[in-house]
Amino acid sequence: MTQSVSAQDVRALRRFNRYFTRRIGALDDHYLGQDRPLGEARLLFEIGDGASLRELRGRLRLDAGYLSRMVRALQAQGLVRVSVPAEDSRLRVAELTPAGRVEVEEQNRRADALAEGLLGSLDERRRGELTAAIAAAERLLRLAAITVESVDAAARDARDCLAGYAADIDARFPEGFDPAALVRPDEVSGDSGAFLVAYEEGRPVGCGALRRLAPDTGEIRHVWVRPEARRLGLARRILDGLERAAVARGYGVVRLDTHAVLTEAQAMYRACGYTEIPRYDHNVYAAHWFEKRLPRPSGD
Amino acid sequence: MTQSVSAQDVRALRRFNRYFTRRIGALDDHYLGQDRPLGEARLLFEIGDGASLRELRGRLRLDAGYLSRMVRALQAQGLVRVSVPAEDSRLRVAELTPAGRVEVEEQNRRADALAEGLLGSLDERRRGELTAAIAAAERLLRLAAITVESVDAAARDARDCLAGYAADIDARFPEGFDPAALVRPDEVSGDSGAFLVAYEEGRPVGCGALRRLAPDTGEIRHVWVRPEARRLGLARRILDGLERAAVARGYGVVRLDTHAVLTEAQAMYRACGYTEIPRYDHNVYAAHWFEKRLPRPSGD
DNA sequence: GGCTTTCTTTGACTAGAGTCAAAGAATGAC
DNA sequence: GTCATTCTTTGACTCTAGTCAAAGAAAGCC
Repeated sequence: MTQSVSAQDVRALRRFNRYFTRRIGALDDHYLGQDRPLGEARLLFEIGDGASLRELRGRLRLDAGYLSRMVRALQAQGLVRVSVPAEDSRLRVAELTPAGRVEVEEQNRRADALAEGLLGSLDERRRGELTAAIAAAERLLRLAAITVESVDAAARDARDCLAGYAADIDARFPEGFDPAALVRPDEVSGDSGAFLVAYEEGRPVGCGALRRLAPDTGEIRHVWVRPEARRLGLARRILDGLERAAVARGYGVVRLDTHAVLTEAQAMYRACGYTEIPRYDHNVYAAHWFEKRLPRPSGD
Repeated sequence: MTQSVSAQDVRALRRFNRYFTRRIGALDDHYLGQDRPLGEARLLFEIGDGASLRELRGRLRLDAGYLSRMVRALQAQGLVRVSVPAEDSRLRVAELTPAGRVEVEEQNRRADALAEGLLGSLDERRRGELTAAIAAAERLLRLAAITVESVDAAARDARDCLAGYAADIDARFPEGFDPAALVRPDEVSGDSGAFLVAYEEGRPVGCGALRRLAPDTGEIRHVWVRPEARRLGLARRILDGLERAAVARGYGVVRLDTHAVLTEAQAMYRACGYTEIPRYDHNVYAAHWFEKRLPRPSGD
């Protein structure tokens, strides 16, 4: 998977990493905390409009016990309110109290002032350049940090993704979408199929499936990316992973279909080397059919 | 000084800051430390090819006592050697021992592997985009973090800068440079002059002077940037600051001269609105003379 | 309905990070 | 030569951050 990376690129990233973490980031932390431990300040910020301890634990990568205690401390300070959600009473949901909200506002104000001070010393042109560079870097770093893994289609993350996919296209297709049209887990596993899930920070943010259509032909289905991870180029990476899986399973060609309304998807398939072909299935949702010839498996 | 900054730019920078510090930076720290406290790991890395405790204290913003103890701990582990420099026996200079060097090498290897892993999941084109975006962001952030301050020309930082300037051009001018040709502190202070020093992370990295030439005319001299802070656009900022100082002191026009070999400087002056004029002084080092009309002081 | 898994809480720790003040040794300034 | 300043060291702390294990309460799975 890892392609050979030039030492120059590595050096550039490390330099930036060092510079940013030590200088800018450290500054930010220092101001953010002010009269409160940094851990608590971050936690307050991350709670935002309410979050379960489970989510917070994942997002901040904290020990469960440690988090539990910090939440209790914030509760004691009157900044946070904890409740038990109706749907699962093992969970605890933390929310900001009005006082907590004030505190977070103040944090935000300080961090804004810091960023403003930094940006203010640049002229407008350079500021625009910086914003553009930062947006590009963030997009690419997020994409780079996302891993695409092969998982069992019956596993929870896979099911969550398929459910998200179904809900998403149900809303976008004028005729709606019947979840019965989804692949069955047994079709997309083993020697003839695959199910890939993309993870960002441990959370599933996209998926894609490969199943057998004919001895030499695989079919790609359900390539989907959660809204919060779109416009990063992730769909291409998933597609790429599925093609590699197809090659590894001995397919010489992959096919796929798309709905008429999914015009961006069609453009992407074309850009990725797919050519439109006649209808090959009876999928009632499909309006366009594509095919791509795959390279033979290489030795390495 | 601070120009009005759009909320959008502020938001973009803060988002990036958060993303980078929490995700990428935190990862790096985690790997860097491994079986050693993070503080010590950073310190080892920062010592590099030798540094005085004074420098280290500044660069890492550590308490003097804390640093002293950490150095002693590294010394006890055989990773660092401390010596007293001949020129100032209050100072202590820390250097890596061979064992320390091995340790830092190992740190580097790990951090490289981390960066490589991240970059490796991008294709070559995107990797190039990321490297370019990162380089631009670093350059602009460094520039933004540099402050240009008016200081007494007799103060230590100012003298250090002038000495650096003199040494630099002495090496670049074919005929050398006589430090007697530098401005006198009293010329560049008070109501008719100014001396600016640019600071990056507390270290002076550039300077520029303004003195009186005639009742309505100021002269800009010794605009200089240390080698490590070049190509950021800092000279322009210093020049800009000097022009503002000139306006504030009531000058309607500023002049300056440059040596024949300083072609980049000439290009910059032209780009900043200076026009070439006939010789106006007897500076033996000068080959080109420039002038710029200044706006009248505005009310704000 | 029993068994496994998930989520949180509590107890009991450890070590790293950082602060503050006092004091001693050299320098620099006048 | 005196006096203020700079730089480092030492002592004496505090507190944050983080780990590990055990256990109880719910929920999910056949």
